[in-house]
Amino acid sequence: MNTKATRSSAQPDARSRLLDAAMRVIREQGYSATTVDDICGAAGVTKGAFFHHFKSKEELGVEAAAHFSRMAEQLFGSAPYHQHADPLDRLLGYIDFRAAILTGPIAEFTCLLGTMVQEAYDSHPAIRQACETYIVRHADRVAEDIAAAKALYAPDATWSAESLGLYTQAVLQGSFILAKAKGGPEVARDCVAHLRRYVLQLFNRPTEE
Amino acid sequence: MNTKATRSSAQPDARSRLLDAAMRVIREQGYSATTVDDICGAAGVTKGAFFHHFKSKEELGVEAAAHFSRMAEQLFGSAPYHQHADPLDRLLGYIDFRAAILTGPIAEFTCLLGTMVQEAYDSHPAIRQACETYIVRHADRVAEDIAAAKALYAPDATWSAESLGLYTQAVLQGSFILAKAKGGPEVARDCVAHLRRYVLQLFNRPTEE
DNA sequence: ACATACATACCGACTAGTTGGTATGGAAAC
DNA sequence: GTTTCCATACCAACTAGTCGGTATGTATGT
Repeated sequence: MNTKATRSSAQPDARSRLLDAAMRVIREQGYSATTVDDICGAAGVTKGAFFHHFKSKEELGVEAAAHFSRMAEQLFGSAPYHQHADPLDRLLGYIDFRAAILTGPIAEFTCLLGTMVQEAYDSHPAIRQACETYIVRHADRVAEDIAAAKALYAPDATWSAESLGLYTQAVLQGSFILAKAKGGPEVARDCVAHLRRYVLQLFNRPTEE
Repeated sequence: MNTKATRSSAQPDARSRLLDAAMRVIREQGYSATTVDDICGAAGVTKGAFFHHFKSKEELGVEAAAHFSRMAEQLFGSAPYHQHADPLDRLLGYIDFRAAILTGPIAEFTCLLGTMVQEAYDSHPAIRQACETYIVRHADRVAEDIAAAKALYAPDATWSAESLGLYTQAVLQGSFILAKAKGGPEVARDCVAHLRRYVLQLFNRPTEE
């Protein structure tokens, strides 16, 4: 539809433009409500290009999930909280980082995987599968620091690191839904603050400051 | 499409059949992916009946949110946990009840409001509004017990009852997403167990049993 | 007689996917 | 070194079917 600065200067190739556009548009509109033409329009390419790179809309959904996951891995992989020597500090740093990025338009901080799996879990098995893989992968990364912190500060606790890692993701996903319902990120920040307090309590660390 | 036991014996009127059907089908497929014909088929009525009762698909979405909310109010209003004299027992009873109903097909325990608002928050303001209203209403109901328990057991805590009420809903909504991603309710039950532990800690009650 | 509660038949707009083609570039043939 | 060949990347136009919504009818109760 809209061709923006078409082809002018050094744009990445159509495939990555389509994946970027899909990420943006699907987070705004949802998977089903997003048409292939919407994505093509946002990417500034034609439908022919779309079906040259993806054999179906569903395949694009799967690839967009992978694309989103790569983006997230870069974002969190290069975040400053990894520098902490103490694993509990890293975990708290992760949570604070998640809170800190809850700003701007809703579609820019919400999770493509949560958005897609909610709509597609029953009708598009391949998308459900991809979303599960990447959500669990991220939760497991968080769970590594949790496991190390647990060994140090709460070795006898009955909960597992894996389950707490998944819980952090549940809180975040739920926070996004409340933010969407309320039209802003404030409620999500409040929820992450509760999550932080829970983690502090689990590791027997008195509430700080 | 499919007319099942059409009109045969003492069925409720078309309007409630449509609302029931909408609730079921939208929770399975999402709002956008659900067509008016899908709902008519599931309700066993024709499109004429649909547009006799609802002026648009969006209006049906709004009414389905209200319908779901009424159903939930009845379910939780008649649940046994209200019998506890102690407000903290009522709160823990609510959480246990939420865990107990996490069984069977995913679409039967997930929340229509969370499902719809995720897709419609940006494109259908009326639906977003309705979902916000009913989610907040339910959270406020939970927050009543929280406020009473707080006055008794944690009067100086820095968190507000309202914010903890919303947090319970965030955890639930997030649990539903993880359940959808993993294809079963187990992970959601684990998340609710974390929520329960958090509440116990907030009210300085030693972990029971 | 009139309103309510449906049903049937249909329309225009849209949607995923297809078709047939062009532009470009690199490797191999001569 | 230039022509031939072929693959990749992309485009514009089209199709077959689907979608939300409408127009028009009829049966029933009051």
